[in-house]
Amino acid sequence: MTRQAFCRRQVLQCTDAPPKLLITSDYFLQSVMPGLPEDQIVGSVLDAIAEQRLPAGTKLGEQALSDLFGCNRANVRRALATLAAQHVVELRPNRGAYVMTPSPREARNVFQARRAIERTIAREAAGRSTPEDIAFLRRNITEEAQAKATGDKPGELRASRDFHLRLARIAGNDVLERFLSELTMRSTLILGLYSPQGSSCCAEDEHARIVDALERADSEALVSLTTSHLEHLEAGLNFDDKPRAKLTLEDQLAPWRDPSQAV
Amino acid sequence: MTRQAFCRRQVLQCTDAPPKLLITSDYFLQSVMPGLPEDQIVGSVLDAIAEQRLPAGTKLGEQALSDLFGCNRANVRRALATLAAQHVVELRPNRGAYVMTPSPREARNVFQARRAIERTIAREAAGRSTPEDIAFLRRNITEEAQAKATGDKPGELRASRDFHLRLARIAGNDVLERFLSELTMRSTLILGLYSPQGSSCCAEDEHARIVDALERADSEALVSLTTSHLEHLEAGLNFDDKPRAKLTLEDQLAPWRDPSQAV
DNA sequence: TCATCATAAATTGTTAACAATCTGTGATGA
DNA sequence: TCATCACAGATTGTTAACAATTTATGATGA
Repeated sequence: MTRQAFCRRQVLQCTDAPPKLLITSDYFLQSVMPGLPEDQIVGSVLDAIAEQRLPAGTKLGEQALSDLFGCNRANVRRALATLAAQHVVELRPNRGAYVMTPSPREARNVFQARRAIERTIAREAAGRSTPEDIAFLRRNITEEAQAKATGDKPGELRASRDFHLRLARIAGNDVLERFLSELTMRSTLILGLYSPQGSSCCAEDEHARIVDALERADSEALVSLTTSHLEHLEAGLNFDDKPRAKLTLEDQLAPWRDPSQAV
Repeated sequence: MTRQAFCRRQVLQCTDAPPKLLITSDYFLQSVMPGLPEDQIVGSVLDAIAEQRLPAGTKLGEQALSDLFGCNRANVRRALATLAAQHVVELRPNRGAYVMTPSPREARNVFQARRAIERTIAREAAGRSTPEDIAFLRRNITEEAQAKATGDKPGELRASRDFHLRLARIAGNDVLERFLSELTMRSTLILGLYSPQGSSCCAEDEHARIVDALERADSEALVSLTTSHLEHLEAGLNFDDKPRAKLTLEDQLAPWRDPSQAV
């Protein structure tokens, strides 16, 4: 079978699956909550990426999104512009929007930025945590462990992300919190591309020790634990193999993953 | 004529013209360069903010922008969404887009984030600078001094911003560079609101000493000089008086600066 | 079989008209 | 004088149709 014909078959397989995009448009929230439609789209896409339901390279068609969320294309376009500004989505003129595919270099930069930001967050968070914060974080750790035990990868990723973002919240700096939010999103894409198949995203005992240090308000320990935690995360990446997507197949064959895109 | 010089000339030509918004729509670049219209808008607005031609609170009307740049409102809306994603513009539903007015709390967070990021940039930049980089930075310092001497505030701000962004470029991390780009923009808004009238944005000898340390590849000195430089900058802010705009008048009277907006 | 090319379908980009909302102005009445 | 209200103008939000471009498909010929 020719490569061309093979691609066609794959396209058919992909398109005939009822939910083309693994994004949940929650009609309950949509009708009840006051949020603007474009915020709904942005939030849903970010959630989907954060839980690796949307792998890198996925096309985000305007029609598909406007159908999913029951709004017009103008809103979709604004949402995509917002996502592109966060470097989570790539806008190719006349071709559409695609979930960003981070290069190895970009991956290193993202993790370096995370170290810079989370170090400061750790220093600031020490001594500012309330008992509620500690309780939240400990509960989060058990949640992550449970998700990992049951093979619930999205749940595991969500828990891990929530852990880091909660620390940012404790530190009390909106700016750093937003930067970290973007970086964790991009980290998820990176992990999806470059981390060995079954590897978990965070070693749980590291999170536990971070909470211990936080509870003791041990600023120095908190900083060094956070730093090494991120270094371990980055060390687990493997850039030698070609970037792959979740299921090892469907990606190599996808028509949009052309070589010219490589950065 | 260099592209930069051309842009500057355009600025002068445009500012004495009727257009209410001090944004230059460079028709030369617009017609020749391949950039999308929305990128033109985003770039021009960012430039205008970076040089304090657009003070905090200025309304960015859709009609005005689409007239200025000769494009349709759809492009303007996308551009505004991009600017809003960078927290440089505030989108108020049904009311329009306004240049962000940072609160004192936001100001502190921005500078804390800058310290976190620029420290890492300093550490990475040490030992990576080329002779061209050093030459650029020394030239930049004299440019800034000259702008300060001639009372060219926009030129001074641009030079100072270019200095910090060049360091980020030297450090070689796109992610940190983009974050810093956003933060310097917001810093300019903050300085416009909270810094005493005549104060200059950066002490020039501090920049000079930073370049010296960079040339010596003295990582430790570079980090500490950068940190203290930012601390001096932040220490020069005055949050006691009410936030004011550049010309002390035109702002107090402006209809859009209502008290309910204060955060 | 393979590459090239033309054509049809699908997708993105643009435009203009219309609806909804906000803002400013002036009249009214206490 | 002051507050309230209605109305006209201006601005933002939405929609649908159309144009431009890309992508998929099939035919043609070496």
